[in-house]
Amino acid sequence: MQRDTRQRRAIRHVLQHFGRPLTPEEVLDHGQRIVPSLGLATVYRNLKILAREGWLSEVQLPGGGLRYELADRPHHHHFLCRSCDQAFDVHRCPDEIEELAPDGFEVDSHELILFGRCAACA
Amino acid sequence: MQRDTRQRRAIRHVLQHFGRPLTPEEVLDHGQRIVPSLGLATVYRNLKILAREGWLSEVQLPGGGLRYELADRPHHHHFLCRSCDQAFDVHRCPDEIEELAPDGFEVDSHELILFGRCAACA
DNA sequence: ATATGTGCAAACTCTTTGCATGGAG
DNA sequence: CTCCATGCAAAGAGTTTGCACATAT
Repeated sequence: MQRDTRQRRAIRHVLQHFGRPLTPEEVLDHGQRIVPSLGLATVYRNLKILAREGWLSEVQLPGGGLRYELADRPHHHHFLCRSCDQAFDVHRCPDEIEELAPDGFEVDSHELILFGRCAACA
Repeated sequence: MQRDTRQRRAIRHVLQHFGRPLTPEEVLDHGQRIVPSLGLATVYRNLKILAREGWLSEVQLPGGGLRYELADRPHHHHFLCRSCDQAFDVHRCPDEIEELAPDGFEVDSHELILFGRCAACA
């Protein structure tokens, strides 16, 4: 059974507050403003738990580890800023995308990532 | 100045032989069939050098480190098999893709990844 | 002969795990 | 009062670097 701790509340709050995929490091930084003693291992454990429960989804963008975002969002893709390394949502998607695979390949999902400079860095 | 060593020749051979993005580990495994003493650090160093020279390009697929493929290929994307973790080329690309970013975002490139089971694993 | 390349091992970074303590129920 | 959760520190995985020796030119 899931307990409602200050740490877990802070982690959930951070992910709800930012509407974009966050790295564990980002969650830690912002979570520590709410619960200063928050530890990195706790962040990793809770992100995994919340993802397993279906409350978060794992986003695998290039260049390292997983990022996490709220799972209740409609289908979308991501923009990754080369300057600040923040990820943003892109809410449009070309629909014929999964038809592109070679014959004999079964596609079950897809990811589309745009690279460049975000509005703040441009 | 670049020297032509057995190790570097083996690494180049492996990348030319397989027509798909390879992980350093894959390059090591196949390279050791040519030069058994080949070490992992040498593979990493040479992949970086060959990429810096423009002979290879770095492919950042989800789920860990960089993969490498020959740089002289035309624009394409990738299929990542969930079963064997091998990456394959997808030679078609929806063209309006970079128009999808929100206003104020400058897109300089994009990556499109299809996930599923490859022809051999399906 | 000279300087780049190699192989090993140690260092680093990111993530996970073990264990004693803390706190929700 | 019980157990799950936390924080720390140690352990793992993947990648990079320092150094002495090997080797291409």
